[in-house]
Amino acid sequence: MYIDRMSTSERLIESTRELLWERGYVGTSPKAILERAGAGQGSMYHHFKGKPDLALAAIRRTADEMRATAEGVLGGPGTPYERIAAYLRRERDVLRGCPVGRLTMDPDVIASDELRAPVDETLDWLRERLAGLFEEGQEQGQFAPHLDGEEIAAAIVATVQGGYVLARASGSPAAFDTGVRGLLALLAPPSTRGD
Amino acid sequence: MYIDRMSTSERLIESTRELLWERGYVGTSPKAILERAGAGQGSMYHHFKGKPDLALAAIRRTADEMRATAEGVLGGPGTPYERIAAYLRRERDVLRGCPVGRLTMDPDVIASDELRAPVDETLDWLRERLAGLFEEGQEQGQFAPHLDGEEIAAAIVATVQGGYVLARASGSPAAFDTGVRGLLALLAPPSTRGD
DNA sequence: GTCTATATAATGATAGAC
DNA sequence: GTCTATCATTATATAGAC
Repeated sequence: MYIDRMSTSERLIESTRELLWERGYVGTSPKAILERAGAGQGSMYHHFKGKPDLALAAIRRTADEMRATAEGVLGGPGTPYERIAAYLRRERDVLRGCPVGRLTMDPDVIASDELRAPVDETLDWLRERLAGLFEEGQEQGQFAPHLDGEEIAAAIVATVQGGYVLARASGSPAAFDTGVRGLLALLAPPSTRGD
Repeated sequence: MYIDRMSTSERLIESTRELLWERGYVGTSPKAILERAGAGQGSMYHHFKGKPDLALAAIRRTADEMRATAEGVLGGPGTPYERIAAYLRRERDVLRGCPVGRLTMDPDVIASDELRAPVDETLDWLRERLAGLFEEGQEQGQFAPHLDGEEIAAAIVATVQGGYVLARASGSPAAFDTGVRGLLALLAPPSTRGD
């Protein structure tokens, strides 16, 4: 939004964010970034040391945004189950994939500890946040006490990340929703049946 | 194995399979394929129309192999729950990711119906296979009757695919296993507790 | 069937003018 | 700060000798 009113440096970061989401790190060239940002070579190498440096700024911002979005739902109103369900059902651009998770399939991102760090930290934060919320629900008797919060949290995040894979493979968001419904059915307290 | 004893065409396909797994389609250049296969430009363009044609042969073979591996476990001995658990727990090169699923994050693969087809068909087959197996377990009273086989199957496949994402983000296979344990705990018939 | 040349465009970066 | 050269390398493919 209003990308034309941003500073050159901002336009470079925003253009990089879009391209990383669409094409990943390996598939994104400086040239494509510059074209989208409406900037020349000089600007990019003035503000950033190179492609990895610019990508790091873009990834950090995307990761921060994803965390804020998740917290918006997970920290919202409702019981723990309701908030987990709201997180799983929240509207997503499913066919575009997860702008953070998709980076884990990028060989150059995984090869760089610096580029991987924000991805790791974000998914790790998400798992811990969900684990805490699940344990809260357990204390309230909403979930079976024999379940492990960290395990359930990992299963939840994995279902979301894998849901993107299924959706993109089939070319339709349906598979994502189907998997989410399956997980929610397994998680649902008996009292919420037919929810 | 014995890649040096294969025909040139075979070596090209096998080298492409390895590189697609390691670096994806966008990150794999004909040059890298040729170097790994020990072949010249001419050989590749003699046997294949170009990069997409060679990649299609490689993807098809990888997809077939993955299906055979999955069927080996899902069609094996044991109750439906045991076979699903065996599938989820089977040994994997977790940090390398899924050679089929990772292709869904490749923009050029998703943009091509031809390249996407084997990926889609394989994951679709897997979901149907798991759904049938789950329903078999339901008939035997192993799983709750209110659960939907297709939904559970999608959640299972998504957990595996997303498990790779978590593992690669953290640089350790642990997160994959944690998610799988979480899902199995949710699926487990009461009689298998402590399994 | 395989090889080496050759071709055109893109990649990722640097130099230096303005 | 931004721009336009310029550069060495790689990507993807064709041509044609052997």
